[in-house]
Parts: sequence; C-alpha cells; structure tokens
Amino acid sequence: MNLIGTKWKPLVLFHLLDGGLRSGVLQKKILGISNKMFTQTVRELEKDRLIIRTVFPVVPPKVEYKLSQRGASLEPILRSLDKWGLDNYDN
Amino acid sequence: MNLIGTKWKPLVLFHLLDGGLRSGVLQKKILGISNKMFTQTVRELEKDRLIIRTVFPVVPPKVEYKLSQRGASLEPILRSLDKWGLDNYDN
DNA sequence: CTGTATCCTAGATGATACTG
DNA sequence: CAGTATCATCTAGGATACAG
Repeated sequence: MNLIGTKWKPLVLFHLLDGGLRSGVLQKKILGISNKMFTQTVRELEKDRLIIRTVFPVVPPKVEYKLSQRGASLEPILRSLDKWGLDNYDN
Repeated sequence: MNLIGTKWKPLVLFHLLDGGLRSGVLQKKILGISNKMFTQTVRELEKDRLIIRTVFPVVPPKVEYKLSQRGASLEPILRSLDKWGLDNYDN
C-alpha cells in the first residue's frame, strides 16, 4: 500500500496504461491535481521504479512519463479498480 | 478511490474476506492501527455500505463486522493487491 | 469488550510566484 | 514547458483517558 496507496498515484498510473505521455498532457488528465502534487507524485513513482521519466534535451523542455515493467504489472488491478468505481458510482 | 483509498480501508476489507470477525479480533489483525483509526475506518466503511456491523445485545458487548455484498465484490482487487504486494516486497 | 472524546503533531495538499 | 520554492491550511493519525 505504501507504493500505490495515495490519492493520486493510482490515477497517474492508470492514465499511463495506454502508453507514455508528455508531462503537461498527463497532468491535464489528472483532474484536480495541483502542480506541486503532480511533481511530487511522479517523483515518488519514479523512485519506486513504477514509472520511467525521460528528459528530451530540447527547447522548450520535453519530459515524458511511461510505465516501467513493474508499473505495467499493476494493469489488472488498475483496470479492475476503474471498472469497480464505474459500477459503484451511485454513492 | 474515495471509497477505499485510505491507508487502512483496504486492510480492513482484506481481513474480512474469509468471514466476519469480532471487533477486537479484527482490530488485532490490523497491525499498527490505533483504536481511533480503527473505529473511524469501520464507521466509514459501514456508511459506504462496504461492510455490515452487527451488535449483539449481550454482556460484555459483542460487535461483529462482515463484508456486504458490495464489499465482497472487491475481493478480486484485494486479492490481487495482496499478491502484488508480496511479489514486490523488495521495493 | 467496544467505543467515544480530547489534545497534539507531522505530513499532505493547495495557491502563488518564480527559475531554467 | 517543466519544475521548484515558499507560505498557509487542513486533515490524518497517534496517545491517552474516559464511558456504557
């Protein structure tokens, strides 16, 4: 639970399931996340080797995030969580 | 994520997968949880209709918690999380 | 046994401004 | 564009004592 048990981590991972995304694009997909929490979250996920951060030395800066093999192994769980959430949205 | 996205909720649910448990027994299974957080967690889970709380009018008091049908529907996810955690314990 | 009520602290989070 | 720094706020969580 320490690796993925936060408010934002599962969401970040979920949005990377279909492929790597540029930083700004990924952040926009996570509705409601602040810039600070976004950076903090991806940093921790990178540290835990669940995602891979790639920096392209261009101007303007370009950074891409994608799931690591380890992160990808969470796919069944993330998909299940998503489905369960949709099925139980009535709350 | 609001329904199960806390530090303790998944653990409480997980320990009820194999059947209902008496309050004290359940609490002892959740290592490290304080009395306050335990009560607060089960209260929220009950409110979200993920678990069912049964009070037996005896002395001394006896309270039992068990998964609701809705809570039981989380079993695949909880089992997967458990397995994933075991497989990735090396950090 | 089960649960509540306080008090208290650390960490989580947001808003804003700023840097390379 | 991507990320950092700072300030302020809120809440999670623990410890303890108490109640029914």
